[in-house]
Amino acid sequence: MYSNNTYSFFDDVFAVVRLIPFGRVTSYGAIAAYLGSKGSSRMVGWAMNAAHSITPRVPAHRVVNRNGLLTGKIHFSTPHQMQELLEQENIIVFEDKVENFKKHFWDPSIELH
DNA sequence: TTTTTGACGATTC
DNA sequence: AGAATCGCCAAAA
Repeated sequence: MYSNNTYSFFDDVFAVVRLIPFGRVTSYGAIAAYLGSKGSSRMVGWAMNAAHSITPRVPAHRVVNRNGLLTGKIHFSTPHQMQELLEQENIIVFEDKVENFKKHFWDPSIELH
């Protein structure tokens, strides 16, 4: 995903996150693995930190850790906004954890080519 | 250029 | 079982 020499890993991350369907979630590690660098899951999280200030908007609330835990909630405008956004997509969150995580899980390396 | 940083994940204690 | 530690690596300082 590049058009000039300003290519960055973040751009790939943003592109993938935008492909996450409504009502589905994925994990940092799954995105990193899909992008070919499995060990860069932390970078995916960091990309989300920068995702606030870019357009088109990135549905960062659909990315949780591999246990379905909303570890990134503190980085939203309010700590519970992430949960609210997920609940708007019919995803149940209990104690910062996505219920039925496996059912909502969207794996880019499976769903995408 | 070198060092620090982490919205992770796996391993070890 | 739960907490601490280790490996990972691109971007920012």
